[in-house]
Amino acid sequence: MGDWKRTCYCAELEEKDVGKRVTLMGWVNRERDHGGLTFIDLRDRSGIVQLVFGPDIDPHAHEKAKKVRSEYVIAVRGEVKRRPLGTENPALKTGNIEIWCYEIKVLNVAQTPPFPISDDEEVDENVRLKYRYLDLRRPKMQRNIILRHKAALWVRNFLSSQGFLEIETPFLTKSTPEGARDYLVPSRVNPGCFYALPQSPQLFKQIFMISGFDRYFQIVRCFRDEDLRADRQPEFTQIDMEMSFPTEEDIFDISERMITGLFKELLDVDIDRPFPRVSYREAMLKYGSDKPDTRFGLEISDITNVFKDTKIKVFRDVVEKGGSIRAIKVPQGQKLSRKDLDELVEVARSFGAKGLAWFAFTSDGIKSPLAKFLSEGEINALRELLSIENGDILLVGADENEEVLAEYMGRVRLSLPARLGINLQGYKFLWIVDFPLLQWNEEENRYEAVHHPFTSPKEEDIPLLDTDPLKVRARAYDMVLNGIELGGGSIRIHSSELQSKVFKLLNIGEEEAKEKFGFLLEALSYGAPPHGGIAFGFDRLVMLLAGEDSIRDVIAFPKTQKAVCLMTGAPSPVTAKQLKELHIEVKL
RNA sequence: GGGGCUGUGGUGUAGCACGGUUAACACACCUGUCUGUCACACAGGAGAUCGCGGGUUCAAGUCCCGUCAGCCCCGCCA
Repeated sequence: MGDWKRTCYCAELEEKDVGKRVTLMGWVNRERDHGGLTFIDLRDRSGIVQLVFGPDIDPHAHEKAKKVRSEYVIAVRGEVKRRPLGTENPALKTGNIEIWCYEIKVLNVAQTPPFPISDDEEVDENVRLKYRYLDLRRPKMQRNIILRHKAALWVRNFLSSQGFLEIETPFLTKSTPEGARDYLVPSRVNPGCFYALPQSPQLFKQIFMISGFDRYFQIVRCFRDEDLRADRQPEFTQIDMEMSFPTEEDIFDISERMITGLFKELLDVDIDRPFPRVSYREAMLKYGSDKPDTRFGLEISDITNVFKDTKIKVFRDVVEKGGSIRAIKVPQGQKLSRKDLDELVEVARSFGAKGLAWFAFTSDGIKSPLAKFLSEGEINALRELLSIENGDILLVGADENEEVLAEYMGRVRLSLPARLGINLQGYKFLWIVDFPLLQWNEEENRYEAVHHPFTSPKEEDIPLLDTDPLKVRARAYDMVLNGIELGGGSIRIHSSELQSKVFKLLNIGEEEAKEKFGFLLEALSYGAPPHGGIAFGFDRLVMLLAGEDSIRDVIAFPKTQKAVCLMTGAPSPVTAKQLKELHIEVKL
C-alpha cells in the first residue's frame, strides 16, 4: 500500500463530502469500460461507491483502471464529485456522488470467483460453503453477520446494565449422563480419560450462584452431538443466564425486556409485553405442540363429548377406550381441494394417526365419507360447540393415545396455512409454562427429566414425587416465537436432599450421582441460594431477526447436515503419531 | 437408522415422463469497439462426454440398479 492510508469507507461518502480528496480501498464489484471513460463500482463492507476514470481526469490511471477485473483489490485516490445532472443512481446510497480518480493501485489480483458476489442468484449451498469467504462477501451475508454482532453487543450491554456479569466457563469439562450425546476430547496426560465439550454451562452457572456472583450471563458456545436440522447444528451459541433469589416473574421480566429491546433496537419493531403464557397442557391440546405458532388460529378443539353415543365405529371405539376426539375447524374449507384433504390424511398418518376424518358443512348438509353415520344430534352439537357455518370443513382425529393425537393434530394444523394461502407474518411471542417435571422413557424403562435433572418441582407438587411422579409440574418455562423454541429455563433445585431425591427418581444411583454430580450435591450443601435462569438460542434469535430460514445463514462457518465443514474439510483423520500420544486406537 | 427432493459448461436453469446427428438458453469469462454507464451496449470467441460406478440397448443426459454429496423432514436433540 506504500504510504497510502484509507480515509474512509466507500458508502460513508455523501453529497456534503463533495470536493474532498479521499483515499479508498476495497474490491472491484463491477467494471464498466466505455473506452473513453471507465466506471468501477468499489465495494467494502459499508457498501458501494462509483469510481470514474478518464483521460481528462488522469490518462495514466485510466489506462490502469481498464485492466482491472472483478474482485481485484484496489486502492484509489480521487476527489468526491457531485454526479452530473441526470446520471444519479437512486438505487445506491452513494448514488448522488462519484469519485474522480487520478491514481489507482492494484493491491491484489483475483481469480474469477466461482459465483457472482451478489444476492441476485441462489447459488448451491455446496458451492457457497466451500468458498465461504466469497459467500460472506455477499451483501446479505455481510448484513447478517453484522446484525449478529450488533445483537451480541446489545445483549451484553443490556445484561451488564442489569447487573449481570459475563464469566467464562470451561470447554474441557466432564461428561454427564442425561441429555444429548457428548463430544469427547481425549486427555493426553490422563490416558483413557476424556473431557466432554459442554452441552451447556448448566452446572457452572449454578455454581456461580452458590459462589455469590448473584447474576451471571455468557454468550457461549455449546456442543451436542446430535443430527442436524435447519435450526440446529452441533456447535451453537447460547445467551446463558442465571440469577439468585429469582421468582419466575423476575426471569420473565428480564428476558422479555432483553428480547423486546433487541427487536426494537435492531428492527425497530414494537412488541407488546408481558408475553402471553400458555400452560404445556393447553398448548398440547390447542396447538398439538409445546412450541406453538400462534401467528394463525385454526386451533384444535376437543369434541369427545359430542360422540359419546356415536354410530361411527372408529370414534366409538376410541371413546370406549378412554381416548379423545379432536377437531380443527377450517373456515371457508372449500379452499381445501380433495387432493389437499387426501394429503392431510397422509400428514396425520405419517405422525401416527390411523386416519383423519373430515366433515364439510354445506347448505345441502354434510359432505363426508362418514356423513351417513352422523346423527342429526351430533351435527347440531358440533355446529353449536364450534360455531360452525356453512362452508366450513372440520378435520377430525380420534385416538386412544392423547400424545399421539395431539402430535398429529398439531402437524395437520401446521400444514394448513400453506394450503389455505395464509400469509404468516409478525412476531408472536409466548411463554409455555407448567411443564411436567418427568416423562416416562419407554426404551430405558425409567423416568427422565423433561427439562433437565436440576429443575425444581413446584413446591405444592413435591409430595407427588413419592406417589405420582408424572403429575409433578416443573418450575420450567420456554420462550416461543413463531413456532420456534427461542429459549428455555427453570428455577433450579437448591437443596441437596431434593436434588438427591430427583436423581433417585431418574434412576441415577447413589454411586453414579456421587461420581457424576458429587461436586454439585456438595456445593448445594454449602449454602446454595435459591436460583434459576434461562438460556436462549442465539443463532435462532439472529436467524429470526435476519428473516432467514436457516441458522447457517447467520453462522460464519456452519456445518453441513453431515456435520462437515466444506471449507476446511473437518472432520478428518489424524496421524498415527497423534493417536498414539492420545492412547487411542481406531477401529473401523 | 428411515422417508423425500436435488445434482447438466464457472453460476443459474432447459432438455429426462416418450432413448436417436454438433446438449440449448441467460449470466459470468476472454478479445475488440465505444466519454455518462450503473444488470452499460454492440461485435466476435472459448468453455460441459450431463455427480460417480455398473447394467439394459444398435444407441443412455434421458430407462434400471447401486453409490456419493447437498438440502428438507422423522427418529435423536436433559
